[in-house]
Amino acid sequence: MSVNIDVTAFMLRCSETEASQPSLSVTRAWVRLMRAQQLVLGAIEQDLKAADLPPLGWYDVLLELSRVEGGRLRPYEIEERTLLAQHNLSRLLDRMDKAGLVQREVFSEDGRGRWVIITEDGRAMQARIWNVYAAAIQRHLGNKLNNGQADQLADLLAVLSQKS
Amino acid sequence: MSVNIDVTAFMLRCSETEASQPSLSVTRAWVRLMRAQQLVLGAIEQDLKAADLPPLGWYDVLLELSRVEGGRLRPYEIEERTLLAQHNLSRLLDRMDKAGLVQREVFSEDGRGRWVIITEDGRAMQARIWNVYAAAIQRHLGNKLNNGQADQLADLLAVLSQKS
DNA sequence: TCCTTATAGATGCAGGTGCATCTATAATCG
DNA sequence: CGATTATAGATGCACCTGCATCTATAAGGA
Repeated sequence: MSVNIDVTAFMLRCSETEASQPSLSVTRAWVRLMRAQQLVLGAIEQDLKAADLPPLGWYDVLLELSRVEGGRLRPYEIEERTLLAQHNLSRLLDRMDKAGLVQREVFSEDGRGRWVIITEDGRAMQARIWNVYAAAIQRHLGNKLNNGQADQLADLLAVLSQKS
Repeated sequence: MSVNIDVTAFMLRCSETEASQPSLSVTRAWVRLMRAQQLVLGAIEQDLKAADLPPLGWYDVLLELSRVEGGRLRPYEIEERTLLAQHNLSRLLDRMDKAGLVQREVFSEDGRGRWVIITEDGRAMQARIWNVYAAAIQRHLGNKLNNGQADQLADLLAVLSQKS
């Protein structure tokens, strides 16, 4: 998944057909997006692991649950908010349930549905993770970008995330 | 791994301690980095899969091998160039070997070492993948960013990849 | 030389992920 | 109402990844 940085010019020379060629600038942006995300995510996950905390996916779920009224959501609602795949979330919830961070309850208005409810332990874990996570974000991004650069980066990335 | 976009302000209110807090701008940049990378990578991998091509990790290895003199590298050289983990690369090479895209040979100058050599099939595959990959990069990034924006984005991401 | 330490690469195991499919319930439409 | 279709969520399987460890070879130091 990594992709080398100085590789883009070479990549562009490889193609047989000339159709749909991305520019050198675009290709370089793509390669660097992959590389930066991999490096920063890896560094942040290392910080979490060093503090004996679960991986980031757990945090996403805990955060979504902790910020809604009642601390409960349907699985498909978590899915929409986090972009986790359905089957994937289902098993993540198994693990979080087993760890005592959430519990599942039947959803009486629709026999197919479930509630996922954050526990007190889950709320405590969300806070513990955030303390480490926040410091990691500051270390691996905040120390390298000023606020103006961060805003600029966020704006450019937002363009990429738009449906086309 | 996803992380919600509109979540950053809430995240910032969660912390108990005030130490090492990232700014809202930095936190938002981080969340959008994760989201954009996930969406674009997912879209590109879908395009490859739709064309019955192997995942991007294979391409990285084929590209590194195809661009060096003699089409051969030591595993640890591929490792450095691609950021693939050692154990991970070892098994990726198993699969690529089995698929006939590379072959391994003993490295006579150091009994511990191996050569990894790209085959003709491997070179052909590299070219086939690039045709699809290039079109996917153009579709998912090039159609959304002009060259100036792409350069700006690449520069900001390069800052993040620097060792601190 | 022998002993210790470092390096290249492979592998067993546990856990994570995608894909397809399954079950159960609900909604729709004749 | 009954038959079809859609939706919520779970699960079996294959593959992939991280981690620790293992083997083999090389290098360095007493």
